Amino acid sequence: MVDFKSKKFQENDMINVAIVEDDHEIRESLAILINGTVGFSCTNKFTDCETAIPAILEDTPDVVLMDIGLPGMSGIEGIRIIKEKMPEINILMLTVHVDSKRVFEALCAGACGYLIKDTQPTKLLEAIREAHYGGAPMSTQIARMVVESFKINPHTELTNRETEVLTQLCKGKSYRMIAEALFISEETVRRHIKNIYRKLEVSSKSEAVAKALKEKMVYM
Amino acid sequence: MVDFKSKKFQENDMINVAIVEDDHEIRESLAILINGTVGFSCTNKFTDCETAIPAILEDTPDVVLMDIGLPGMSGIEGIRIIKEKMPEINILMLTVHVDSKRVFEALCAGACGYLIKDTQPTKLLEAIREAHYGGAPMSTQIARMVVESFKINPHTELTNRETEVLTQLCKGKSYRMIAEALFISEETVRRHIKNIYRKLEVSSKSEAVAKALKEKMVYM
DNA sequence: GTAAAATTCACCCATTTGGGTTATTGAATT
DNA sequence: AATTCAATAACCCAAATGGGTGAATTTTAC
Repeated sequence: MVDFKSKKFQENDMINVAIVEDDHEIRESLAILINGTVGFSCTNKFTDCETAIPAILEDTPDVVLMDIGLPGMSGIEGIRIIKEKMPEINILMLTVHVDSKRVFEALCAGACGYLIKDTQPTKLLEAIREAHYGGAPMSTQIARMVVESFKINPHTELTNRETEVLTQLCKGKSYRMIAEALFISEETVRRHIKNIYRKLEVSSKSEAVAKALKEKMVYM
Repeated sequence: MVDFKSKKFQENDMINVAIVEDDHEIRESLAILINGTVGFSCTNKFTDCETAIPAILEDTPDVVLMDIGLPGMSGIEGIRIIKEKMPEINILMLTVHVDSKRVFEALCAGACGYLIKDTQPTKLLEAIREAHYGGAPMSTQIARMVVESFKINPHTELTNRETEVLTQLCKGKSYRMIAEALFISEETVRRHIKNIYRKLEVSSKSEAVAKALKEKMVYM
């Protein structure tokens, strides 16, 4: 929602955009598009994070368009540094390939959205506006990847009771506490945990918890 | 005679939508909107999950619009059951209030998107189409919540070294393995872990791992 | 109705872990 | 120069955990 009373809106009805992109053609095209549209202004453009970061911290643009594959420091590392100093800035990743690992790294680092570079100009401008006003613009396929990442995949090999015990483990419970919670003896808990370890191929509670949470085998 | 069950018919001409919604007015409005739009067909509508689930498993619509606050079984439980039997079906949550807990529960259960009920008709139809073709339609604020949920919040109280040790713990490592990985003695690892426990207010490895991963204190 | 699988419980033993205490060194801060 | 903090290391002891083995009972599957 647009907050017409916001400081930024009152001061200047421009969305100030910085670009970090090493490809000359893409960088200039983006700048022309942004500067050529009413309500948008490209305050600065950079070819690498090393020069971009100090300038961005100085200029405080509203939105940063950041490439991932940059010479020197990666765009993801750049996000980390910028967001640590300026948590409120909105950084949009812009990339050619959809690499699942990188998408999630970027989001963990603090990117507020993720776009594919062939996004249409209108859509791109809309995404920048959305990022500025508190949204999280994503390409369709990225959105699905992100949503899919929440889905629980129960480890089919585990029995119901084993899944219950694993859920308790993931709450940090001890053998004794699990026994009390499930109304069974501590020895039975031990037995279940032994079977869980064999099936998950782990050999300690923390390893089991790490695997269960990372692979979304239980509800948190 | 037109074979309404033919694959070609379903894929090319119509998106078949089922509605599960207890509010009479909303349900009928949705049905009218969908049936009144070329390319969309509301195959069935229900007031609760109990009657909806067997029918949906039988009819196999392309997209299900599901309310959360239903009498009897909740929409979230409904998603779980439907997705367990038919993982490929696309279920869109439709709700009035944005309750962060419910949003993530729905996504974990397997919803492919999440819309606010006051979404404009055009946007709603667009969302249904997007859901059908592999997207993950979300209202702006939901998208931001989802993206925010990935962001790492380092526990500022922890020192750098403690964070490194915690990261190792979250990989399921033992004291000895951590000592080897960080080139320090096992005793020093013990010391760091004691301090981590005090700061995180936990008292075991699995509890620390659970807390660290749930609160996104380390990179996975 | 029988076989297989799931769930339950028990004992032994070595290792790991958790809590307490003490202490040195180097870096950062005042 | 004094002080605080981070990082390092060690020792003691009790409790928790992990691995091995065996077995009864209930549920589920064929």
